[in-house]
Amino acid sequence: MQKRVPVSIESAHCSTCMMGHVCLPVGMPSHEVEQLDTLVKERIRLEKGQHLFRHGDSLNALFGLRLGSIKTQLDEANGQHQITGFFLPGEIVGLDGMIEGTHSSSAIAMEDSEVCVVRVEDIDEISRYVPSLQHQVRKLMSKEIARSHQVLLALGSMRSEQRLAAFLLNMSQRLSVLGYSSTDFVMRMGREEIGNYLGLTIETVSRLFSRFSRDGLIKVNQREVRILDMMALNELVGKPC
Amino acid sequence: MQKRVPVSIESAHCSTCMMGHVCLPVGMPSHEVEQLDTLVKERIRLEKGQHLFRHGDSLNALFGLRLGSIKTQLDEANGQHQITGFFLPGEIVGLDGMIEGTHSSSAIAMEDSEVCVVRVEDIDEISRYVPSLQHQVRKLMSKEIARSHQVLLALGSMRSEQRLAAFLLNMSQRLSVLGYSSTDFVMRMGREEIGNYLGLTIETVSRLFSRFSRDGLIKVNQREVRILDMMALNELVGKPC
DNA sequence: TCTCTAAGTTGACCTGTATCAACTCACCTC
DNA sequence: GAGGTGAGTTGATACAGGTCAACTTAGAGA
Repeated sequence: MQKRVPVSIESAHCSTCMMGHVCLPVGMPSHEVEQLDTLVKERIRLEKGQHLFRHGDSLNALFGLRLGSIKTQLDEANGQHQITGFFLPGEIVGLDGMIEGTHSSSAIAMEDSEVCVVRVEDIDEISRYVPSLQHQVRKLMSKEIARSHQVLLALGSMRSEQRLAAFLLNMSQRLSVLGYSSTDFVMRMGREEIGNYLGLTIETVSRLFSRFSRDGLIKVNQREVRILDMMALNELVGKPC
Repeated sequence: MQKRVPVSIESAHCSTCMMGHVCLPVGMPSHEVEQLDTLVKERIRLEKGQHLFRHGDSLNALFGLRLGSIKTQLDEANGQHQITGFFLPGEIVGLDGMIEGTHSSSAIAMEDSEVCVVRVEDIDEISRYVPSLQHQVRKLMSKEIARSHQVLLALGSMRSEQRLAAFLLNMSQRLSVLGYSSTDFVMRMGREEIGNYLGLTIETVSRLFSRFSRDGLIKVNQREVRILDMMALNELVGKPC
C-alpha cells in the first residue's frame, strides 16, 4: 500500500526543500517560492514496483518527485504496455491527468520513492495571490509536451543506435542538472524497460550496449554506465541517416 | 506573408463562432463562453505551405484553428524533420510554446487556413474573472500530452499496418466530431507526410493503402478515403502482435 | 491537346531489427 | 556452498520494412 504522509513542520516547504531549485518552483523568485509553503500538504511514499496512480484513476493532482525514480506507461488491453517516460527527482509526474479527471497513463516506482502531492485545487487557490504559479504549471506542461515530441522524433526517425545514444545523453544531461556526474551513473531501469521505451527489443538494447562498450563509447557493468566518449555519442545522434 | 487580421465586430467572438463547441471553449457553460469575447483580438490567415510559427519563435500565444489544417514538426539540424501532429479545425496549435518563450516546433499550413490568436497575457487577464479558463487551458495541454503519448504508443509498439489503421481511425473519429462523415473523407496530407508522422517510408505507406484496399478494408482514390470495414481496422489495432 | 512535373504505385532486392534459443552471470535462499 | 531465479548476453536465422529504381497517374500550364 501507498503510505500517505501528512506533511508536518520541517522539510515540508518548497522554499526549504533541497529540490526547490529544480522541482515545481524552478526559476521562480525566492519570495514567491516562500508563498508556496502551503501547496504541499501531503507526501506519498512508494516501495519499488508500487503504483502512484493507474490508468483511469481520477486524482486531480500533480506529483513532484522528491526521491527515487518513477516510470509512466500506457497500458493496453492485451496486457502490453508502452513506457512513455522515466522521471527523476525534481521532475513532475501526472501532467497528463490534469483536470481531465482521469489519468491516461499509469505511474510506477522503479525504486523506493517519495512524491509531494500538489492538489489542483490548491494550485488554483494559491495562484490567486501568486499569479505566476499558473505560468509555472503551464511551463511545466509545455515542457512535457516538448519532451514527448523529442521521444517521437527518436522513435519516428532514428535508428536503434541513435535512439540509445540519445537516451544515454538525455539521462546524462538530466542527472548532471541534479548535481550528479554526467559521465558516471547507475540506470534505475532494466534493459527491457529501456527497450520498451525506445521501441526496441531487449536483445537489441543488450547488443547495442555491448557494441558501444566494444567501440569505446561507454563502459558498462550491469546498470552502471560510464560515458567515455560523449562527443561520439553526440555525433551519432546529430548525424543524418 | 502571413496576413494578420484585426478582429472586428461579427464572427469574432467565441460565443458566436461556429467552432465554439469544439475549440478552446469546449465544455464550458455558455455564460462563461460569453465572457471570452475579448480573448481573440486578431486572426491570422495562412496560405498553403506558410509557417504559423517556426522553431525558436517566441510567440506566447495559442492558436485556435478556425479553418483549414496545420501540421507541426520538429526540425533537425540536418534538414530532416519529424511531424508531431496534424491539426483540424477547432483544435489548438502551439501548446508546446507556452510561456517557455520559444516554440520547440514549427507549424505549417497544409492548405489555406485561418487561426484565432489567443495571447497568453489575455488568458491571464480574462481568467481573473473567468477562473475556469485556466482549467480549460490545462485541460487542453493535458489532452495534448495524452495525444502525443498515443503516438508514442503507435511508434513504439505497433507494426506498420497497425500504425496506419490507428491513424485512419483517429482521423475518422476527429472528423466525425467536426460533423463530417466518419467513413468518407479527404486527407489533407500526402503519403510522405503520413509516412513521416508514422515513422514509415512513403513506399510502405503506399503499399499499405493498396493492401487495405485490396483486402476490402478501405477504398482509396488519391487522398480520398472511404472506410469500408471499421471493425476490421479496430481489430487490427487492438490485437496483440 | 500535348507536354511537364510532382505525387503515388509497384517490383526486386537488401538490411536492420525481431525472434528463437542457448548460455552466463549476479544475487538470493537455505 | 549448492541450487534456484531473474536479468542480461550472444549467436543463428527470419522477416518487416527500407532502399533503389522503374513506371503510372493526376493536374497545371502552354
